[in-house]
Amino acid sequence: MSAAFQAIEQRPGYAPYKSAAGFPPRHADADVLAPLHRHAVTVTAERNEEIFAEGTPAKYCYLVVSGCVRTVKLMEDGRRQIGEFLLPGDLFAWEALDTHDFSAEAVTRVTLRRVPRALLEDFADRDRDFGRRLRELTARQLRAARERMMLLARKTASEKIASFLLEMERRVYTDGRGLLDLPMGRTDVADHLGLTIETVCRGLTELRRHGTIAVDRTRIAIRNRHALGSSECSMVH
Amino acid sequence: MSAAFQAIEQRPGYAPYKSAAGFPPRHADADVLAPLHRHAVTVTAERNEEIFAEGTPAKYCYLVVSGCVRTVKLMEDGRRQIGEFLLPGDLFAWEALDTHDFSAEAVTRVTLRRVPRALLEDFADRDRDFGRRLRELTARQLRAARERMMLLARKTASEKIASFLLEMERRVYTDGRGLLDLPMGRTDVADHLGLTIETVCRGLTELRRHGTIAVDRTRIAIRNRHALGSSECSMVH
DNA sequence: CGATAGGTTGACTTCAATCAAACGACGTGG
DNA sequence: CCACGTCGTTTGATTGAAGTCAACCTATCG
Repeated sequence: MSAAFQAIEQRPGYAPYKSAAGFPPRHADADVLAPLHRHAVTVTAERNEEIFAEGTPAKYCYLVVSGCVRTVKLMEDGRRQIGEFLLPGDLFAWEALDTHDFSAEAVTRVTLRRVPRALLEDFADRDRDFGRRLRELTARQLRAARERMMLLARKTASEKIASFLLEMERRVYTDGRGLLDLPMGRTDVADHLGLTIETVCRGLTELRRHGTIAVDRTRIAIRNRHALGSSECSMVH
Repeated sequence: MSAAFQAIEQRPGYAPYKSAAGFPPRHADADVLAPLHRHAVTVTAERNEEIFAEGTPAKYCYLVVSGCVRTVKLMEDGRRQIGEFLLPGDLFAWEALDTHDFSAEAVTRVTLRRVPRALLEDFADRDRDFGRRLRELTARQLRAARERMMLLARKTASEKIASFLLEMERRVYTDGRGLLDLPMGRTDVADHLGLTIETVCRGLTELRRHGTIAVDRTRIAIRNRHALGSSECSMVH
């Protein structure tokens, strides 16, 4: 089974969770921050290190340069919800309220560009084009949030997993032929999809048995995109 | 049981789902639109009438004047998800993308103020203060969306219902003493919380048996706010 | 090596969904 | 004014999908 994956690391372009072209990453969100680059500071965080905590004053916002970040909300009894995974090119924590309503943690070792939020506000005030891009970014975030609500509220475990794999295939750097390397562990996936780790495992196993995907630890090969996608898409145009 | 509710309609200030002071409603979102009032057109929709459909071009955005609106997303097999309920003072469909990613329907007969979205964009470009308020509105929307994801993914049926009642008590016009009149039916509540109608009923019944609330069709009296709120709040400050 | 952390599988339980029936409020027409 | 049908809600019986508990497996690393 793992034969399919053996060659991955040797390929010329292979650089997991890293921007193909170094910095800045070529991605939608990245250019939003472009005018602010001179004021950005590069920071790093180790695997599982907290970047900021829920409820603390929101001084900065961040652009992911390399690695993967998770946004986390907790309930007092320990129930955990991962709002989203942030990948190279993604901007986060730029929302204009005083405190963070979630914490951010490094899934892998990450490099970030950090910008004071106040500066973002200033730019949005002054630069018409910047403000417009920021609003568009917002709109996409809201749209994604609504899509996720549908997923969390109405999709079955298998459908959630299928949707997740397709999303990751779209967002993670891949060879373009359905071979992807997940930066996060099963527990994180579970907490992102509103499932338990066991259910995620079983879901992956079932997809593997049906020949829809191949699994080797963090690496997933999508064999039958149609089977994954059939439970996808909530639009009725 | 319904003795507690009998007097409601006779009270001087009672006007369900209507702004207390007529138009414009006094509410956070309302003043965002204030500069646009002269360009707004008043429109109405009957109970269950569609205001706009998912996937159609997004020409206008709306401010609720009276009544209640639901935002709906559908899957091909009929699974339904209500994103949010919009009440007097709430602004919706203002996101800056070309098509609607959800449909909007009147829960009750509604009155709306309709504004061309392009105008909103123009204003945001020109008026610094307006842009800022728009961004703040965004931030609150995103925050609410994240809170809802936690609810959908991690709360039990009873907790979902409790959270919902508290949210509605906060948002719907009430006498301030825990007496509220829900504009939407049980089916809508279920589709908002990712449950079935039966589970919503059972949840309400259980809360009633525990003396936490009193129920009479659409009217709910909150008897023990602490019992409702104990499963509330996801923050660990 | 042995220890550890993360992942997988199995047995069993539980919470919410499903299927089914009855109830109550409301509006219409006899 | 009352019988009747409809719609929304409530309750009960049963099923089923995902959670829980527990054991085992497999990399990785000191």
